[in-house]
Amino acid sequence: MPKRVTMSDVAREANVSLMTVSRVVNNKSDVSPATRRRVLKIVEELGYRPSGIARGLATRRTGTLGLVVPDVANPFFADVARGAEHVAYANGYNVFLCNTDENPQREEAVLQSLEEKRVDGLVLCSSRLGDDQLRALLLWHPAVVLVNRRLEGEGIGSVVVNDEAGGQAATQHLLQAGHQAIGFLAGPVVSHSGRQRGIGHRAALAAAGLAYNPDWTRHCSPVVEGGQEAARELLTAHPELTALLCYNDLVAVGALQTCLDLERRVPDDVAVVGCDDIPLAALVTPPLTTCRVPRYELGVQATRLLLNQIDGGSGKGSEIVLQPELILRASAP
Amino acid sequence: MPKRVTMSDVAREANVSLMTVSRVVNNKSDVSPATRRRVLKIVEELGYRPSGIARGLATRRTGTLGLVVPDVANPFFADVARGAEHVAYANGYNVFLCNTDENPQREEAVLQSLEEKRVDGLVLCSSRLGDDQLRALLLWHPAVVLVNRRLEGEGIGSVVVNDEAGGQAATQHLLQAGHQAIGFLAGPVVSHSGRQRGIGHRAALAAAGLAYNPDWTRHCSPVVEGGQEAARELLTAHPELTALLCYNDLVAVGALQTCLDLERRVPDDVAVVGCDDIPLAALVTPPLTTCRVPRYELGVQATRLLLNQIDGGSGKGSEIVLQPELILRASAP
DNA sequence: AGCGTTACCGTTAGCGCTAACAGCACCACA
DNA sequence: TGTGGTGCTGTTAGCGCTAACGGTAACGCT
Repeated sequence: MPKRVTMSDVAREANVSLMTVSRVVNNKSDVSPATRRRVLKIVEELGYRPSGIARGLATRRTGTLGLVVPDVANPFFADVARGAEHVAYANGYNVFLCNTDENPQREEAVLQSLEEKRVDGLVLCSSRLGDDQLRALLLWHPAVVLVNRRLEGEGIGSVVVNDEAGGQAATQHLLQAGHQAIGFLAGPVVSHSGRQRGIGHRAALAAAGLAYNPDWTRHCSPVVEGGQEAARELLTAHPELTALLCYNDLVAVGALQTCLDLERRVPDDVAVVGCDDIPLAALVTPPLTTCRVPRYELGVQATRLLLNQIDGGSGKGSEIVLQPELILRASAP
Repeated sequence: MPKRVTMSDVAREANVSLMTVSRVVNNKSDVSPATRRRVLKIVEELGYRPSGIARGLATRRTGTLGLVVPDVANPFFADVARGAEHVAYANGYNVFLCNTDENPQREEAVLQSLEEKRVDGLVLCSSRLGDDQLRALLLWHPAVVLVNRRLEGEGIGSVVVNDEAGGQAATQHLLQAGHQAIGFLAGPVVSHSGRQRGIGHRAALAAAGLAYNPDWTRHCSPVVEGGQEAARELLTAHPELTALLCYNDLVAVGALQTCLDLERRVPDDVAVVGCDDIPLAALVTPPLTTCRVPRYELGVQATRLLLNQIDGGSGKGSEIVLQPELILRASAP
């Protein structure tokens, strides 16, 4: 491989100073059109590419954002990522997309390594870390936006979905359909949105004058297998259940599979409601009734807020709340 | 936000030289245990984090890999990404995951920006670029591994799936089940794997003594909607078709939807075969017969090969071929 | 005593780029 | 004739870190 072309190579070849090349490359003023053309020609000829590393060291800005998600293979986060990337890219930023595999240790490591990379800002989705630990890890990040999570602190914004309303609406729908015994597959214990949905769920029960039965709640991993297991446990331990409210659509699909195994028809024997409305939700049989959350929009808004923070600093502690929407399909008509 | 702690802050506080701090931070030898402890203590107290930027400038290595995929929201690439990230992370590398949205311009931009970021290596999945253009863009990258694509060149490895065998096996299976009129939803025109599958498809037909009918092939976008449209066109234009071979599972799911709309039962009226065996494939109704490709493994192998290239340079032009496996389910028993 | 060896630590010179300032020519205006 | 712009270009001094080499002290060996 040939040796890298540097700025001074270009400068020498074009008979100008380093600074002039820098100005041309960065599209700044104070360069005569003729010189600019000449320099650009040499840049082209030599195949010069500026070093983001050196530039970053000099400017203290890297043009890079970090995006941390628990799992890219989860369609929910994949869409958030697409939204975030779209906005970042449109504003000249690159994105470090990092998986934490739902693992707090890994999340900590990722946050540190992102700091070493000196990202200009950070979008952190569904953090599984405790408040204090999180605050400590975020301390040195110049700008942070949390998704599906709140945290008091300097320069920390957040974009959340009103999951409480979602859980409530879904439960209400089931109640109106006559269900009295509703199981809740609650997702990871540490999930903020899971807790919120639980609150909404119980609020709806209370509003209907029904007591909340903790035995009907099972936590589970937020994937298909998690839903499958938890649904099996719940439905065999409590055959009286006629409906399942699920943490997300993946869990709901798992529940669907279990119902098939246990030969309990959906929705006739057991109604199932998911959450998120990932593409999969409409494709399974029966299609899932679910609480749609604007995933792509979540990524877009979070990144906008972040960029805003980075080069303005106005929206310091702002919080954006997006509303979910109940989508009725065959799994719980 | 407090001012950043630098190495010389630590050095001053610990009464040692910059170099000693550097040695401690990088776990190098030639430092007495006592000094090391003292420095580490100060590092902890001050909350010092080394600057990857400055380090990168000095060492010419960034500890960063680029991973370019057409679409993260496609479960296929999401799994490749997980595999790649796993290996990278285990070896102390971070990953820039970049989407191209199936858009060649965007791919070009991404490749350039990755070069400016001075990534140590690059895994490029399913590139939609022409050979010459691609070669030009990769010229300055120190190490590159292509996934689902081949290209002659210095220091360019590749990991591919034997898609020809996959297409052939799938077609054979349909032929054995008695199908004579098989439609082919071929995916994007520029897709390398799509072409290979087509070759396998035609080889199987030829082996069975059947002529290949080009009218029975439709290109389409590699997503559910693409499959839906193309299947509708194909099945209405050619009602004689009794089977559909699909570019990937998303397209196959689209085909399933269309069959539902057109009231053609699967598999009785039309058999459908997908490709990839993404999680979704087993969850739709009927579950998809499909050609499983080891997606996670693809990411793992590609990244291993890349790391190998980076710090060794042995496996320059190596090529790894992974075999697909036909999975029989209800959509084409 | 004179030599080499080992263990530890420091100094220097960059890596490739930009911020900030310092020119210098040339024109306009009073 | 001076005085103050304006338009363009160059110089200097870092950004925070490490590679490469240069020391120094202490010890052992002949």
